[in-house]
Amino acid sequence: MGRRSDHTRRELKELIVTASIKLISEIGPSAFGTRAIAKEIGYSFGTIYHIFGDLETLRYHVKGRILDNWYEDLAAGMNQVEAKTEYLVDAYIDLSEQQRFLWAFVFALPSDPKENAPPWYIEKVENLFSLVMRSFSTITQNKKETEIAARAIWASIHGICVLAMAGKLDMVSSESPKELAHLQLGIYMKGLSSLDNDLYMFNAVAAGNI
Amino acid sequence: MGRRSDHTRRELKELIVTASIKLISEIGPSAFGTRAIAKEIGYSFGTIYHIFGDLETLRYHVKGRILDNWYEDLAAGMNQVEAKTEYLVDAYIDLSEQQRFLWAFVFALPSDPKENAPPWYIEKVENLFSLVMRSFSTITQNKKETEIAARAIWASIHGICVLAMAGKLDMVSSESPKELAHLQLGIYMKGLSSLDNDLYMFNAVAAGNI
DNA sequence: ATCAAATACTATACACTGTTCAATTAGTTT
DNA sequence: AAACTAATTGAACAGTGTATAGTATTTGAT
Repeated sequence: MGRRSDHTRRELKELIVTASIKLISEIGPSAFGTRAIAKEIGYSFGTIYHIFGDLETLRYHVKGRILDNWYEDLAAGMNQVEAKTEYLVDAYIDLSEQQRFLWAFVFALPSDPKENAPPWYIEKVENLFSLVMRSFSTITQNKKETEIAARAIWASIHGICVLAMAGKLDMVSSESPKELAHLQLGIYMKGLSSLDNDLYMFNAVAAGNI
Repeated sequence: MGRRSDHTRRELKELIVTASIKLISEIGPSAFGTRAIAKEIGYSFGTIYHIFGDLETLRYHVKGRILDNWYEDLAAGMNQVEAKTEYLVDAYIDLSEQQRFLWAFVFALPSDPKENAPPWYIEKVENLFSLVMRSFSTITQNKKETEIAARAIWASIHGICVLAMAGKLDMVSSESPKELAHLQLGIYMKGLSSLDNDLYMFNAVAAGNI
């Protein structure tokens, strides 16, 4: 079959990304493959290569779209609430549980840890991360402190999600990931507020003299 | 060729696991495949199936062996030092950097997040985790507190490693993963020590009333 | 010692994957 | 209308994990 032109390039891009997300969220990350996606949109797999070049490129576009969706949801929800950091922590953990497959897809370590993500994708990650920073800006004093605190707390929440997903966080009693995250956040906040506000103390801690 | 019997079953198991670790650490997680391993040990890939059944089973055995090695190293190093928690944090991050490929292999999310690990493997993870708990037992007061604090701090350090490996933790300035982890630990400790030692406060925090 | 049975090991084959590319066909331009 | 450009396909290829039939060797029983 030759050119069909029932879809523009842009529409086709959209079709492919949307179909990918559908397949992943319904079946799992393993459903992300050229044949399956092509079948879903009614084209041959050759079309995917014509538009995205290879599967790895498409993978980043799909991950980028998922991050965009999350950003919108989180940003919108954050504005309707007082305790922003607590909301973000809750919402992030909810994402990892309710959109289990998509979450696993986005945060799967690359099979070859050498390769690095394209800049425009890293930017999307930073955007999502900036939400955490914004929620912190009311708490901590200077910008550097905010930045570091936000990264630290994000890493710790993310770590809870990763371990929970890998089934390596089974609590002895009733502690769910969310409870653990709240506890973590609480302790961290307490520690943060008891720190002096100047950088002197901060640098001392960062240097390992704790 | 029929039976060779130049190796016992046990020796063959050892050969296969050792060869797998060698391939992964030298080439990368993607080198973990039936053909490559078989070639490395001078047998056909059928032999791997004869002994381990399928690749997924072998994968868990390899991951288990890696965890065993780490446990030995960390446990030995921990006994020769005063600040045990700080040592563990440092050593854990060192592992994720110096044994990059093995670390990525062990903590790669399963492509199908439904499947769960065999009990004997989960036990090995718990063993490693128990080191963190032991290092905490001198700091916190009661057992429940120790358990929860240990899981929280482990998750946060693990999160830093994951994000660092995925290249999603690029600091603005000079903060390396290790510096960030130290900072995180310091703040957390401060928060922990300023908490009352009874469970009342703890439960209040865990319930979200922070 | 001989034959039978059980085991170890290999090799072929199959279904699947991502990728390449020549061929075909439809739309666009001249 | 003819020439050209671009989109779409699907056969072909190299790779994967896995099943299994077949062969060679050791083991066990008589």
